[in-house]
Amino acid sequence: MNIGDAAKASGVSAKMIRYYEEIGLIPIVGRTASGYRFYEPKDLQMLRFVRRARDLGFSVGRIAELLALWRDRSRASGDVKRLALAQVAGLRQKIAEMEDMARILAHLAHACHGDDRPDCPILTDLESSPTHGTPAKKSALPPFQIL
Amino acid sequence: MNIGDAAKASGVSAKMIRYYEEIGLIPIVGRTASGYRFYEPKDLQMLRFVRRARDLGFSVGRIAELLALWRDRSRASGDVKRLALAQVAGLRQKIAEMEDMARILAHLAHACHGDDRPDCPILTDLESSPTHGTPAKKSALPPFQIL
DNA sequence: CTTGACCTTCCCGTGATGGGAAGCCCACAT
DNA sequence: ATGTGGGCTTCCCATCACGGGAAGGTCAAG
Repeated sequence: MNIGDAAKASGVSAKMIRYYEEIGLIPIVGRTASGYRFYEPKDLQMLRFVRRARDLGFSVGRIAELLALWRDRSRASGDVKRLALAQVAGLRQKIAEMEDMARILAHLAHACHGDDRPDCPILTDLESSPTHGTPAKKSALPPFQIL
Repeated sequence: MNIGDAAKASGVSAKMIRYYEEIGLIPIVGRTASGYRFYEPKDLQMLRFVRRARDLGFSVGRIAELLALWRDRSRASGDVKRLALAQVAGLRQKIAEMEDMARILAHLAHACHGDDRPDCPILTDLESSPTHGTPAKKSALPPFQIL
């Protein structure tokens, strides 16, 4: 199976598969005589694992940890659970920050008549408000995957 | 007022102020004889505007639009409101995606006993699930500011 | 044998910063 | 006057997870 087919079958683009191989997230696969990468069914399963983990918002670094646990048949499920819960916590933190933004903005927009007149509480807020409640500082947690 | 003081007073780092000037988000300020940037109170107000807009998650491009409206005394408040509501919609979309991720992960983690045994439904899911419901594709909306 | 679809590597760009180096400049203390 | 320590300047590099595209080799079908 060539990289294109592996990409289609796994949902990971060929570009990404090469990138993951380059950064060491996935092992180096075999090559044909002409230099084409060749994928086995087990490689496909791993690619799907990676794809799925990315869909759940894990960073590449975290996926590396997950893959290590996956391969380790003597892993402790507690380690996996810890990673998952940390990811949930990170997601919830980002969600909370964005909800704050959305709430404030929706409130301001609600107060704006939104017609041809120039008066606008949104601009007034941006202009004067030094910072509403929280300084919207970069979240304490390390930056992690968004999409 | 030098750039360092402007940074402290506005909450925008000196690095960022230079960057914003370079990309044209903010106008080029005056310089002293020795080449130091010099900030007036009105520049400070604009920097605070930018800072506040970023705190609400607006991308630099959107902030440029907001600034243009801010400076235009004959603006229509409807234009401002549209930008704000679009931002709210973008935020809510991202929030929904992340809530999906968090929900799925929390569910999987809940089903994992999290002890020293290797069995783990989280890994089982990542391994087998081709893609739960939505393919978690990159959101239709253009990528925009997260933090 | 040609054509078109694949594959390869390599380099550049994204967005919004932070880090750091090399080199001026300024104010204040000695 | 001279040092010293901080602040300013520009410039380049790194981040993170990719996508685009160029230049060139390969493969399979017609």
